[in-house]
Amino acid sequence: MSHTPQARNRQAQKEKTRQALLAAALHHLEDQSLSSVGLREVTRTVGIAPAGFYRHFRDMSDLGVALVEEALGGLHALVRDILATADGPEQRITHTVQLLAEHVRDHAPHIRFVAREQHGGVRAVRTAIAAQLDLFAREVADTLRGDAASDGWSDDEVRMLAELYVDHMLTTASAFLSAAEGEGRDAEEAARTARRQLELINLGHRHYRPEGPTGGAAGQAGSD
Amino acid sequence: MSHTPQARNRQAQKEKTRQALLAAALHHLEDQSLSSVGLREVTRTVGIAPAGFYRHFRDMSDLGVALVEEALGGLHALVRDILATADGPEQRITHTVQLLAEHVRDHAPHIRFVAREQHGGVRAVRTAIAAQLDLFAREVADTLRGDAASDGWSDDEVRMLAELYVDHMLTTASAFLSAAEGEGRDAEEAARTARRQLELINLGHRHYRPEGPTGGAAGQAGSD
DNA sequence: TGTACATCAGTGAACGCGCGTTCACTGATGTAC
DNA sequence: TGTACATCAGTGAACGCGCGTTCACTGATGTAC
Repeated sequence: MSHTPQARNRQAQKEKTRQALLAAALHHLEDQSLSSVGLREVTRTVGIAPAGFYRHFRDMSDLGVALVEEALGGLHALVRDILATADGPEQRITHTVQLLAEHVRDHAPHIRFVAREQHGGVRAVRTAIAAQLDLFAREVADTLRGDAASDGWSDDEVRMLAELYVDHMLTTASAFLSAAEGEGRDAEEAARTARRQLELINLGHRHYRPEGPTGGAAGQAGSD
Repeated sequence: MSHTPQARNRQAQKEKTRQALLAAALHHLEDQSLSSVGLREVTRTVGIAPAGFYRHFRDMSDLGVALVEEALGGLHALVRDILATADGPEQRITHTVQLLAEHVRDHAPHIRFVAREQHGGVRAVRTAIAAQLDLFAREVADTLRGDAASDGWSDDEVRMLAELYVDHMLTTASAFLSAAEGEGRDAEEAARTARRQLELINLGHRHYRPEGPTGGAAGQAGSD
């Protein structure tokens, strides 16, 4: 292992090292939070000198932000998949929970990172996660707006429901993680709980009486 | 400031120092996570020598567990208060969100600590928080079981609804914290969103069709 | 009330250690001619 | 194709620093008689 492992194009080699740094950090993040994972710990795992780190990231917080992109950027596709499912509401819920369980199983370290750092000690990372979750909520809201059950709902109301779904998705992902770690209940129980909660929320969606687009104190009397 | 600040009973003085250590730790936890708050940092704030720490806690993780007790132990009273409210569902929701907002305002550092360490890097603390939240869910479930809308619900179903409420409480508390920090929306918007979500969940509660106490594949056809 | 002894919260010095950051460097890759 | 020069990812040594933990200690508080 001399200066450069193989003769190859510089940009590709640099990218490879960068990916290795991200992977090593993610590995250490499985049982520590970002603010206690050390730069030297990461470079040691990758097998480069500590100073080499600075060719790729300003500091660990910078790396953390990159990791958020990696963890949540690719999840937009999953969310769209879920939303695009047009079977009955029953199948849709089953499908959603199934996809989420698989995603958590296949990307546990990324999801754990997001769950941990969402309220973690590094502001830049918290902000990056909040921005991504806001995007998810927007996408969900855009879909919900087209739903028959949302007729007459104000933007705020659609938005609050979208957030309820996104928050529920996070809580469920977190339950799957605990299950995978042997803490808490097992994955099948977590899935059943999540499905029932989604069913209940869907019923809430169908029966909720919107206050009207002005969001004022007008509505609230109805014809149920 | 010689050996002992004032002549007083030994046990009381020790307890006072212990409280000071907890308070100092909580202070530093406002913008760091537990695993990066140092023992020396805490003793320096209190004004005792680092070695003195060990007269009170085995290590920072031990202190963290004590802090969980402090943060969530006293919240059981609040939860009971909320559940005991017997006005209409409308007032009950308003009251709940109001109490929660006040609690978060008055105990922001404790709540932030719990939100942060719920998925944080210190297992003992995560476990302690999970145990407390489980207790909350039990209490909520016990109350829900007596609710007319829960007739025919299995224990599992009551439990899943209780968890939905507890998780929602945490999410809402977290939104109030963000509001207090100037991140995210302001407290009034957060309260409005939380109220609407609770309203929607209550509607879901009223219209949810239980699968029956066996939790099997039997039920599911109904008389709506 | 007074004396002798036990307890133990807090001291302060010392330890070895790993940290993040800086710096001038090296040598393979890339480019211009 | 060959030569001269530029680029820049990664090196390795050095730095000052604050960390957690240990230890024998001190002296005020508490207790027994």
